Amino acid sequence: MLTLKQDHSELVVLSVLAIGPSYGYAISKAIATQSDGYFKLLPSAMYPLLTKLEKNGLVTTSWEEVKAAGADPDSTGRRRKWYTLSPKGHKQLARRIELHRQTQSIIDGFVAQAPENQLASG
Amino acid sequence: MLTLKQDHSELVVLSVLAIGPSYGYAISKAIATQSDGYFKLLPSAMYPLLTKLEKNGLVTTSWEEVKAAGADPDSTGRRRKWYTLSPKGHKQLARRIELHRQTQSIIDGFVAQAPENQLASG
DNA sequence: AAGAATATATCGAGGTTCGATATATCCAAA
DNA sequence: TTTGGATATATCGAACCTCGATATATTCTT
Repeated sequence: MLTLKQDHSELVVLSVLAIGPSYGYAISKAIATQSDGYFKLLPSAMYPLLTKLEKNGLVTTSWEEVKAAGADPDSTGRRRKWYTLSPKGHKQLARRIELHRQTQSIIDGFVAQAPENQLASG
Repeated sequence: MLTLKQDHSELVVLSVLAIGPSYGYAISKAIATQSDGYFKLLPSAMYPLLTKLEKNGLVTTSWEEVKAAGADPDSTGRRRKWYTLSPKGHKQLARRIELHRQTQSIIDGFVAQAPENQLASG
């Protein structure tokens, strides 16, 4: 179970939101599920990140009151904060994907020359 | 000019040291040169990192006194701290390369499904 | 003689992540 | 019906990381 660091967190969260709007808990579950439990994004890292995305205008948010079928009509119900990728967010994601590719390619160059690299010829 | 974050810094520095012993300034130059100026590892990030590698037993160190040809025989000369990858460091590098590959593969999975992904079919 | 390059290192400020904790609702099983 | 697990958002202090600036000193080039 690997913890995602900021750069990767942002890339992955933006990628998840690119499919469609979602909310914190669902994003966190999506990351755990789609990575077969390999990645986790803890609430203590996720919420500050989502807040930052909102502050930077990469996502817009709205609250949903999820009331159960037989719930007390006066109860507040469960609150869900939806995050929607903004046009700025879409552009940012495209930029980050490109950056990610370049970064990968160069890091792979360093790794490739290491004798520890199982895929290296020497 | 991208700044390397801790995980990547460690992977890249270990990869550089896997070729052979080196010292701080040379490592920093190697990273800048081999990445065509794309990556930088600032002294303020590099020296704490190298110290940590030493503390964790991944590298061993030794000082070299580099005296110039016509230098004052009593001068201390320029000091160079050499870093050599230890057996533990070699194992750690192999583990990190494997981890890096897995991480890449999963992140690519998330990125691949984003409509922003230029390489995606949709 | 001046300045660029070589070389190592620390400092405080600011940012990030962790584990723990807090709060509250909903659902399923005993 | 009550207990517990899952759903759901959020903050706190401690620990850690990185930045830009700064410090110090040597060596090479012009």
